[in-house]
Amino acid sequence: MKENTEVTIYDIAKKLNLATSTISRGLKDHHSISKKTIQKIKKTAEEMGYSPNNLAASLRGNKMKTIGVLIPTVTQPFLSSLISGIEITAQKAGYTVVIMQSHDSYKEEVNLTKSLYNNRVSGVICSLAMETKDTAHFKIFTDNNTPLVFVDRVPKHFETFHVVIDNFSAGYKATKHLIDQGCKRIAHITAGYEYSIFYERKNGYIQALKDHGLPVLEELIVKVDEITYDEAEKVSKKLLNLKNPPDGIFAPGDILGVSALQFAKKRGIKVPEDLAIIGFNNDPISLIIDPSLSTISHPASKMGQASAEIILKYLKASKKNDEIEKQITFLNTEVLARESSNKKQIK
Amino acid sequence: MKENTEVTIYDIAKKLNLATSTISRGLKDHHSISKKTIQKIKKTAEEMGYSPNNLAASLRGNKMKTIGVLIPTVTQPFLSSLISGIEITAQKAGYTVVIMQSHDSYKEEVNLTKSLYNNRVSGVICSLAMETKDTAHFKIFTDNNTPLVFVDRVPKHFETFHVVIDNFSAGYKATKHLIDQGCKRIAHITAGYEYSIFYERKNGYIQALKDHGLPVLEELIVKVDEITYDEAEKVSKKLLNLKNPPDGIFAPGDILGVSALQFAKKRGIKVPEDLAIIGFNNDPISLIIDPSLSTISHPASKMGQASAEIILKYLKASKKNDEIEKQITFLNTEVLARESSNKKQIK
DNA sequence: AAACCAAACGCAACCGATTGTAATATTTAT
DNA sequence: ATAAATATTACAATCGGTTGCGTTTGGTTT
Repeated sequence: MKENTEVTIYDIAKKLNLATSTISRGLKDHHSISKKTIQKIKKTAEEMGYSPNNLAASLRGNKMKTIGVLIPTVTQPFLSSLISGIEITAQKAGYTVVIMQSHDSYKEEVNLTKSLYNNRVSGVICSLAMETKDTAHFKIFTDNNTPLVFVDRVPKHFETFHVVIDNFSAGYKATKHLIDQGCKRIAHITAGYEYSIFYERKNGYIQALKDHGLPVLEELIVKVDEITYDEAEKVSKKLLNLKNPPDGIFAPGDILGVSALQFAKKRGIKVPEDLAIIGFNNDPISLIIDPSLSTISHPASKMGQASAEIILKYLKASKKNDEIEKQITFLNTEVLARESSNKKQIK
Repeated sequence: MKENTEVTIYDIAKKLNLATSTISRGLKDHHSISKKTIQKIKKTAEEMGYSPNNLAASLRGNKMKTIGVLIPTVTQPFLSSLISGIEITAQKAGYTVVIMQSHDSYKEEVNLTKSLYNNRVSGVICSLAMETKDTAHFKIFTDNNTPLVFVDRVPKHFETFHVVIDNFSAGYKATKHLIDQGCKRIAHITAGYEYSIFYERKNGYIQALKDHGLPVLEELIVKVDEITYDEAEKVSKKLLNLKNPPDGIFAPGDILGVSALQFAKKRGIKVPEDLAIIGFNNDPISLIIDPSLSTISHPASKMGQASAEIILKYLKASKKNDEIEKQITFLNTEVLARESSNKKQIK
């Protein structure tokens, strides 16, 4: 089709008999260019159909105005909300967001960190893949002064920024909520490996039981290999087939909670009368299911915004050679009490 | 922290006493470099901790290996699945995906097209904002030989690639399904403006009624301003308050369908016995709600993959100066009959 | 009117890799 | 052994802006 249609600052410079440096500065209101000249430059730029080439501009600073986001998948409600929050914040600051999905694979994650680095993104926001235990592949960012924020699924030992909720206390709150409703035998579904967010939620659950004089029973703690409806149904069956079945379930994810709830309904077990259930995340499905699923709020969009803001702040400070201390940002969660755990009122 | 840690091909060249051009070619197995040299180059590159700078590499071709995705929001299940499909396909081909959200605003969409262009993305995939009627802002891509794919929400008149479902026939199928179940007074919820996907679905609905000897009644066609539960509840109320209420509803989106279903339940109207409902999209909520919502499948991930493949194919052909004809790709939909419309079996 | 100063603009190196073409080295053919 | 052919590698321009520093211009001060 058309060739060489591209208008560059050289073209503008030629037309106005000015140096390219003047054009470049004029275009961005540099103080050393007179207002008259600036106006003239902008006008002709407009007329000639000039559009800036971010690629070329970034080459000098060796960084694109881009934030890389590396997450397991975009299709989970929590993660798509996270992205949304990141994107909104980034967009306001003139940054672009690139998305990469690890599909919970360690190997893919390793490759994608390389891609992100090769693309010279300005900063990286990551929620770890399920499989990931070793996080050495992220050193490339911290070694090169690229701000790195871990969000939600964070590594245990990595000196960088973290944006999280307090999973221990959230697990504690969820469990306590069930206890408050009168549950005595509260089961828990867990997932992942040691030090994961699920691990902490489980610890919160255990602590809550202990604090309220309830025994911690191995048979009431079951583990899923994947967060899927099928897996959750399997373990729900296991739990409800117990000769002494639980009267409450704390599921650390709404998919797990919904699945348990559906299975209980199928079995004719009354929720919440015979079995109270609380999930986690406040996914859309938690409000759709009948009875509605009590859950723990998980401020996805806010976490995304907070993460992006940290990146932006870091980059700003970095320009002035300021240092910003690596820190953990905690966001709040709360119990969203709904029908699936509402024992008292019904009595 | 560390400064100038960056290893470039210059550093490798110096170390090996070779020219940068040799390094550049060696790194990508160019045939004119001997195997020995290639090995040597790769080895030292590895040792020196070299990592390619895509930014610099892209400057010459004036294009990043990046696909821009411009959509209303990432949080709708359909759209996050779309992204997922795009990302998977892009990743395999070594392309990166940048996401931008228009939030259904025409103005934002216009700005974001500029951003995408300024970033010199290789191709663009877009699902239009609700507000968008004029699509002149996309000409910048076609004018500059950047492949542009419109997906799902596409403009009526724009010579480029389209990836869609046949909304007319999907609307027809949905309506016919309700007719087949014995519905005589089928209502329809519509949205958006003329020529939108909703417009076509409505036309399919109308045609189905006509073909089966049913009257098209104005009072049974209601319109929402936004696709939200609240809006949908309002119009559902309107419909069910009719002195002669409908016995079926075709909602062109699962949020609308679920909302109608919930409202009917609240009113004590039996679904599907007294009111059959079918939605659209096959969102996760359609399976969670009780009774489960019949719906129309909408192959989001496949549409994403198809869109990305078109971009990749175009770019490949473009290198060889081949032309690819602009075309519309239709993907299939089908009726997913579930409980909310299962009148016959229950009788 | 000489000296001085700030404002406005130009020069040219630079960012890191790519690539057409020229130059040199190595093999093969005669 | 010498010319011809082929395999390797080097040179240098290029992509489009950015930026430190030097130069020019015009006005002020004494």
